Amino acid sequence: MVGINEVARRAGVSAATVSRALSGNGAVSAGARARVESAANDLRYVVSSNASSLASGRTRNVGVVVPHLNRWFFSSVVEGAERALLRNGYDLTLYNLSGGGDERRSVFEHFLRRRRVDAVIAVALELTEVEISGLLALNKPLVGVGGPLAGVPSLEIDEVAIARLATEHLIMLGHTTILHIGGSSQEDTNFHIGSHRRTGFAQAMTTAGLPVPARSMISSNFTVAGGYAHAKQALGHPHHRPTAIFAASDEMAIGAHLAARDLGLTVPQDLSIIGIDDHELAEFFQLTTVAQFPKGQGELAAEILIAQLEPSRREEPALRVTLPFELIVRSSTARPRD
Amino acid sequence: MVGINEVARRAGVSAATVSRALSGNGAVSAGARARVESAANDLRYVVSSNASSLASGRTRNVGVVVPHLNRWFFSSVVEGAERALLRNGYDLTLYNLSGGGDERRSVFEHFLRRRRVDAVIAVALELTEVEISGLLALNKPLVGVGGPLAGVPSLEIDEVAIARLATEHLIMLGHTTILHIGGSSQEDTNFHIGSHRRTGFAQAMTTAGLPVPARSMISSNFTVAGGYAHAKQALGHPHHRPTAIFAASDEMAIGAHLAARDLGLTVPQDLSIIGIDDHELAEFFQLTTVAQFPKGQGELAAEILIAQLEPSRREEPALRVTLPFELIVRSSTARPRD
DNA sequence: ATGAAAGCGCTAACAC
DNA sequence: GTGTTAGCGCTTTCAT
Repeated sequence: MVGINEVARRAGVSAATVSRALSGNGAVSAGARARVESAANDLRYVVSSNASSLASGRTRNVGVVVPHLNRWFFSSVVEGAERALLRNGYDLTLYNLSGGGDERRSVFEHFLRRRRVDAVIAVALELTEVEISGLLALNKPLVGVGGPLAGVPSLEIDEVAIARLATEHLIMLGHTTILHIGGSSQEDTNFHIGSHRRTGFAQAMTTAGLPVPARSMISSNFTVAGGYAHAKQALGHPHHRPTAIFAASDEMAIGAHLAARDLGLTVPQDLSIIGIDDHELAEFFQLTTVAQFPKGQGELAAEILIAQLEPSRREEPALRVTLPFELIVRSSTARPRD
Repeated sequence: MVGINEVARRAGVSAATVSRALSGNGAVSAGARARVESAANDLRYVVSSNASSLASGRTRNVGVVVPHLNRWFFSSVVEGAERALLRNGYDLTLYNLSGGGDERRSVFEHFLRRRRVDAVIAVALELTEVEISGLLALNKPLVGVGGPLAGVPSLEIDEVAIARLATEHLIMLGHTTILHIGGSSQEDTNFHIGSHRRTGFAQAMTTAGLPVPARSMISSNFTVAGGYAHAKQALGHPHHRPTAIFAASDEMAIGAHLAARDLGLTVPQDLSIIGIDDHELAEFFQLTTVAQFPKGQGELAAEILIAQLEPSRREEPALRVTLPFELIVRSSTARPRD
């Protein structure tokens, strides 16, 4: 297990110079630097992160906390964060809360407090005051993805605007009877995404002078099965059949798509469908959707933290960053029949 | 930032005793233990992982290397590993190689060598001799998931048997013209899963005395779109239309299902379909499949490593562990029409 | 059962 | 620009 002293000996310099040469902190002559680098290379020396962390107070490791891992959105955010971190020499330590129980408590009270990470990215998690202040007290920068965290830099998407945009697309095409399949209010813990999108839908409808009866907004659970069940229910009803469905996620939109087919309806001739996400399956189903870019969100979160952590940068991050979204028109939407 | 000395002072003992009481290593009187515990609790003291790692040589952190993250199989393995690790007080540091380029090299030569992890789980990665020996030289236990790694404990599934089982299910129902949509040989880097499954298919057919013409085995890419395209191609051909399709993954099976529908064929009346995985969407599509249990695979891998790392256990792991799989019969398979 | 003391492998003043 | 020195916060002998 080759250490810094062996490198120093081989390069004919002191350990301090090796440290300076390899870390880039402090001035080193070109000659010394070259000798250190080749010595380190020969010996396949890699700095011990523990020793370095202990001495410097920096771990070069970022904790990422997610509520789920095997959902497209979350794994994409993690993937983006991982890419950006790796590129900058940082490790990513993952905390997945999907197990429930006191996992969450132990993560925030134990795991994140043992100084293994320099900073924390919280994805779609509404942190409590205690959780936030606990982290900040340890001097750990924190950034939230997917909603505002009190007093913490957060990447947010304008959920209301996203839903308005989707709805306006349908209205522009001429639809007047539109069904919104959204998230449930019970599951609405995480930043009220469900209700925000419902609000956006209602806003767009009202602005266009269209009625928004209660039956035009139903609650589901963001899954294909949920979208299928609710769409079938609504499309099978003998009255008020919608000519378009706006689902709050692509997975629900796909479910609705399948339900329509099973009823013998053709998309988009008999029914237009729009979703949100630009899920990996959206293209296959030729789904019109409003893309959000989770991989980019993860990357951005990581970069904001890195900018804060690097001594050369030390940038104070903006408290709210607004994330981009974009309407992607494919073949699941069209003018209504008549 | 409360340290061990403050806890020691408050409990009226030495730092050494605090360390012993909290770690469980070494004898401590019941009284001292109680006082230490309450002091630590009051002060919300959590051991600094870096200092502890540096002094003890153990990090309580495991590296997990995956080739992708946003695919159902891999995120499930990671989720399982994470759960088992967290439960045992370990952190999980994630390395996702999906970026390509020299990511892989830097992970193996730099990131995994900086003593941040005690052990490594490699998921569906065929490691090179150099990568393996590099890790083992650092005294880092290694376990492979998803295929054999030379000289390393590995969790393997009998891919040939899995494919045979799926095929036999179709044969048992009376199918004789079966199409196998498998993985491509080009993408076959990772343990030849594609070819193993093709072999199992051919074995079962031959054993049953059925012909295996070249056209009955086609190569795709494990995606819904791939399954759709190939199934449509085969089902649309005027001759040799299969009465059943065995897809090497549920995602391809779902693609095949959609292709059949689009052609006006009814599943399972006109076409039986079986997949492999028990993907989260399998139930929705009522897909008959052979389940493998990726979450369990991740948990098992983590537990094998932990058994090796805990000084109280120090178990020498078996070199090959065979993973379970199970036929799950739903409604996408039935006897052929006549 | 407990404390004192010596490191673990590095970094960061501080001197020169 | 470089070396010397003093820690970083723990764990682990070694005494007692």
